Amino acid sequence: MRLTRAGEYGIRCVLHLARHGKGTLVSRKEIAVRTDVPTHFLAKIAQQLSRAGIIEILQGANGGYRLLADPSEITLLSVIEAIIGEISLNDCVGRPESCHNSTLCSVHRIWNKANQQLRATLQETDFATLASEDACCLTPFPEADGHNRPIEKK
Amino acid sequence: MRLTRAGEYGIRCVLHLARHGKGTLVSRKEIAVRTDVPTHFLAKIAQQLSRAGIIEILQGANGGYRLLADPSEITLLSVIEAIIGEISLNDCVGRPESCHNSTLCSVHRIWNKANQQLRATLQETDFATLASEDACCLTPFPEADGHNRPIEKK
DNA sequence: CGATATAAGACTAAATATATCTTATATATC
DNA sequence: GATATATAAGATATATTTAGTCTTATATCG
Repeated sequence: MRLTRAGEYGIRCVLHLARHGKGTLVSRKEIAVRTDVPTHFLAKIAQQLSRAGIIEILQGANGGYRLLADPSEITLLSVIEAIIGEISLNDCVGRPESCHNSTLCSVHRIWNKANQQLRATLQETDFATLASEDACCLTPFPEADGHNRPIEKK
Repeated sequence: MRLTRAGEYGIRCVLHLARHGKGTLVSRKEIAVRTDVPTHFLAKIAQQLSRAGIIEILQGANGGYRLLADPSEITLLSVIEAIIGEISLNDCVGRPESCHNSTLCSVHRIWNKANQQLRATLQETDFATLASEDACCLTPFPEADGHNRPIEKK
């Protein structure tokens, strides 16, 4: 009952892009290094984010990824569900046909409620807010030591 | 990000016991058949429920399981966490040391909030309430066909 | 004591998650 | 157009977790 690593990595990726803002191209390699995600794994995750319309992928020399929307428009929920599919805390939430009678089921109702709450909380959160604060899963904001500084926008 | 089968089975087990009320002894076999849980798997789950103080296990001939508390005192959260451990929706929630600085992390804060909400919702729900209504994961309440009837209290 | 029922843990199988590797394709630059 | 660089896409491999089964031991009733 825990977010997968792929989901976690997806958040980190978008968070890093969000710091650069909408439209700024960042290479896969830079993102991978900064967010501590294996390069090839990041590629797969990026493909999912791309299919979901969250980022755009540019191939070729000087290629990379960039956000298609303003960070304030991108919710935590959309990023997570782009990676792991729609959240369902219990099997019967996602596949009501797995029960004989889920509409009447007292347990099912609780799971539905909890699921809705969770999705609502994740939807309330946007990446502009997240990016404006520090995050433990990324290298810190630009600072004294220099080589930790994000690449400048062009 | 989904409840495991063991967790689901634990709920079914307690739900079935709750229908019989606190203290009523029900054989493992009956529970297994009624809740559609493999007998030996149920045994393992019962041990966890027992360690958590939710049920009592009686060995020997005419053995079985019984609730130690009134169903109204047993929450959905306690049963689930007896089986799968404390819920943590993201790794950093359960193991803050997995991040360099989780107290300052914006993402971490959201997961904490979501986690608390989820646990609160599950804690609000007790098994008296759940048992008073139909549940899709169990054979129905006693009814016309006869052989689906719960065993009488002794 | 014998029959019955669960305990406890070893063991197996299946599913899922995680990571990597390889070949193909796209783009910038010369 | 040729070359270098970067990502795409999917196959493959590994590890972890989940799910289920089996065996031997133990407890209780009658």
